[in-house]
Amino acid sequence: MAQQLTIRQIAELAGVSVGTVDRVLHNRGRVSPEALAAVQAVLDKQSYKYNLHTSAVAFRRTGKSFHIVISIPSSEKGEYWDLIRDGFEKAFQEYSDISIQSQYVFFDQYSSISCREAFRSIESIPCSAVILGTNFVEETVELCKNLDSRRIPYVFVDGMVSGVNPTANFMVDQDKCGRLLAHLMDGFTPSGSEMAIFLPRRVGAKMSNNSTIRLASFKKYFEEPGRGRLLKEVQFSAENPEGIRSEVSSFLAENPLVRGIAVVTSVVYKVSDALSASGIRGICVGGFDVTEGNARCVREGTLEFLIDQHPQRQGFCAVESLLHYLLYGVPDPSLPSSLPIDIVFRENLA
Amino acid sequence: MAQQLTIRQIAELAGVSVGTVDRVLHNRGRVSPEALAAVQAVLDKQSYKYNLHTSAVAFRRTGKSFHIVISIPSSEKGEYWDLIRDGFEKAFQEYSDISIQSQYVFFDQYSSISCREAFRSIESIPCSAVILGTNFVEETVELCKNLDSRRIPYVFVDGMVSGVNPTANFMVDQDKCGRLLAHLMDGFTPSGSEMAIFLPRRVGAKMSNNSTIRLASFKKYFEEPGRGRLLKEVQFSAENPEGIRSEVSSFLAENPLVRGIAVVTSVVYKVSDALSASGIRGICVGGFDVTEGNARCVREGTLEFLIDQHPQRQGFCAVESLLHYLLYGVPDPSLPSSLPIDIVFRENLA
DNA sequence: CTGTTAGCGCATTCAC
DNA sequence: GTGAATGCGCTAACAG
Repeated sequence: MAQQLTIRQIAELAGVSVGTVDRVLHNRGRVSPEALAAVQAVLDKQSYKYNLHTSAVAFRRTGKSFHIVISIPSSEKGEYWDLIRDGFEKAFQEYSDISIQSQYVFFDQYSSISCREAFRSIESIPCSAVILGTNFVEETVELCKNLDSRRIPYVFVDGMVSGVNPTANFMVDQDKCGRLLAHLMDGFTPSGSEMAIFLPRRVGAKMSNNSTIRLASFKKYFEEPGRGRLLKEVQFSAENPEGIRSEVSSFLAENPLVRGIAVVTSVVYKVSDALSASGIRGICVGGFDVTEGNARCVREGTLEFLIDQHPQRQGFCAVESLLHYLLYGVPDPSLPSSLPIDIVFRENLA
Repeated sequence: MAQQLTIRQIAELAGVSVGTVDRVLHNRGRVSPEALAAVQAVLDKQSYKYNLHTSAVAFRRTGKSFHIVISIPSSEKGEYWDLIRDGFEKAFQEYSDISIQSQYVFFDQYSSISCREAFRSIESIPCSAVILGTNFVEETVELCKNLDSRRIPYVFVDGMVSGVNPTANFMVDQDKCGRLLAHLMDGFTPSGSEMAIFLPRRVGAKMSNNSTIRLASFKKYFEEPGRGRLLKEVQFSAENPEGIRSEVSSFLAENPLVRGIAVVTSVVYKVSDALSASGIRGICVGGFDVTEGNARCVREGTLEFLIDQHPQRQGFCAVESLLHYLLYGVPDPSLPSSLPIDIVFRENLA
């Protein structure tokens, strides 16, 4: 294992001072072509890895501080977006040597109007960087254009939006998520039975970006030759428990061959609760995200499995990547943008 | 979020110097009762968290270096123990400010004699700390007694052995692993069918500690009321492919109702390969660890799923915990000894 | 342009 | 027993 290069070692090898190396590494300019070539020659031989921890220590004395604006959906404690928030805070803790002022601008994840309002307000906030939840595509594009013009870097969590240039984005592959849901549901339900996919009905808003992708790849799985499984798409109102209960039980009464219900969002526990409240058993339910409600249902055995998207890690990596960018001008190449997908059953619930 | 306390801040709050705070934090003694009380009072109000990264930087100038002896089974590239090794090396890289000399002493994971030999040789190696793979209980106990008498700290990876006192151990819950295997196999095979559990036959050696636990909890799952599934336990010789092939195909010919084969070890790909070589389809195979061979079978679709034990993370945490102990005298309390269990299907294979 | 230097959190040494 | 001083990788200001 090659020992890590230090900035002083580079300086000695290149025959220059640490100050010069620092200027080269940070592209601060004011370096002669010869010095630059000498340093580059050393860096070509052995790559230098930035050390965010020691940089942070040194950075403290400058007194400079970063203002990071974070705009994500508001959510209850223990829910998906709150877990992403946990990740942010954990990173702020770990890099507390860097003075960071964080400002949250929440919006309603079911209302594009609320998101637009939030994003609009960000356009007039002077800040060092922005972290965005990519729930609404058009609104995100609009804000990013503004940020680009102000030369403010931004990273995405939970998704990606094309046509804009975040310095990084952290998410799980939604296509694979949908397919995995299908695979697991397919395995856990009897081969002759029918399958239902439940979609939360939204008033005056289209489905979220991620849900759309998941739904599409879920359906695609069952359209493949040899699957031979009847799929029923059902809308349900996620608002009040009684509404769900009657919708679920009447659906199952009308479709007695259905043995599995897949939900492409994290409100899946509401379906599980509706089933157990109605005394219905033997239906395999699967969905997304280890939220408090979902975890409870898995523990109770009314929810078979969850697909998890590492929300804390998404949040942590977003901050880490942003700090790397703010300090060095490039996002950390060693951070993976596509995070692994977790599967959670009763036995491996944390 | 409370800002991290620095050692200087503690000193100011307690009205002493940083040197005194350092002596208190590290239990180096030579501190007056009054000074100790003052520092303790500050620490009671707000807890101090050691910063391994900055400590490492400061530590570099002392010139001191640690000698860590690592004794684990030898393994091919990409196999389970090699992935644990990856974790070690990644940690050495991350904490490369600390001068560490690592020395590997490999043994054959199927031979207690080889393990005994390796562990015996460690008894005469002067070193700062030891990391052990706990494949063989008695041999581990014997070595640990020697290390205790020499006051050399040690941590375990992949398991725990009772009766000795490692400063830390990193593993996944084997009981839950076995149960999870049962749960997944149960779900993925038709309800009327029979289930087989395949055990690698070992000449002159009993099953490994972990396999024994997994097997027991696997069987326990199916003994629970209401399962109603016939379980067949089969020994197979993991040595040569042809042997397995004939064993597998003759077993399935004799037991046509079997639709699932569970393997409690990472040699599961050999069973998958035997099945596909024999042209047998429609049997659900599940097993352990994302090794190269296993990953290939999952990709090919001949192996349904794998249960993963985060080998890299086990290795990384082991080193991190050990360094924390060597520097501060206590293992890092924030490191989890029981790691989460991962489930890997085709769709979420890295 | 460049080298020098101060200082960040931290560990350690060494006069007092 | 204690605090001041030194130096680790690193940043940034500053003097030449």
